[in-house]
Amino acid sequence: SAARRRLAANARERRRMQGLNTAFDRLRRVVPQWGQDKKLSKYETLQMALSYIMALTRILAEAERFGSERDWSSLHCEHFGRDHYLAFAGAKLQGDGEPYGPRLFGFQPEPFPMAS
DNA sequence: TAGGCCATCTGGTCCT
DNA sequence: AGGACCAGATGGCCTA
Repeated sequence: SAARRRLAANARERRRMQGLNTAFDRLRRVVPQWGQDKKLSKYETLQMALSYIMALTRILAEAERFGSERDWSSLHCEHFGRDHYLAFAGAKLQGDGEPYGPRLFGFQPEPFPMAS
């Protein structure tokens, strides 16, 4: 019947969205979360993934420029220091033993326009 | 209580 | 035809 097909379609859609959400969870686990007590929203997860990828891409580009260099830590200290990157808007800057913190992979919730 | 985030239902569109 | 994908509507839950 029609009602039966509707229910089946609802169940498929539910499963589809659940698959999407497990994908979001897997993404949350590999995206930086420093100083975030609660889990990132879907939108925040995507934005953080974007800035994370950008930052890593940037690091790769730097590494390529210094391709023949041997001492990685000197590169790290020289070029990825805290003040070379945008300040992290919302995060509390606790404990500063962390060289790669929010300042490096900063996601800024505000400046991104939702629509264009 | 308003706003943010979310899950679900639903009908439309496109693909197989 | 039937499934996948999508966006709009709706209601629940939580927090400032």
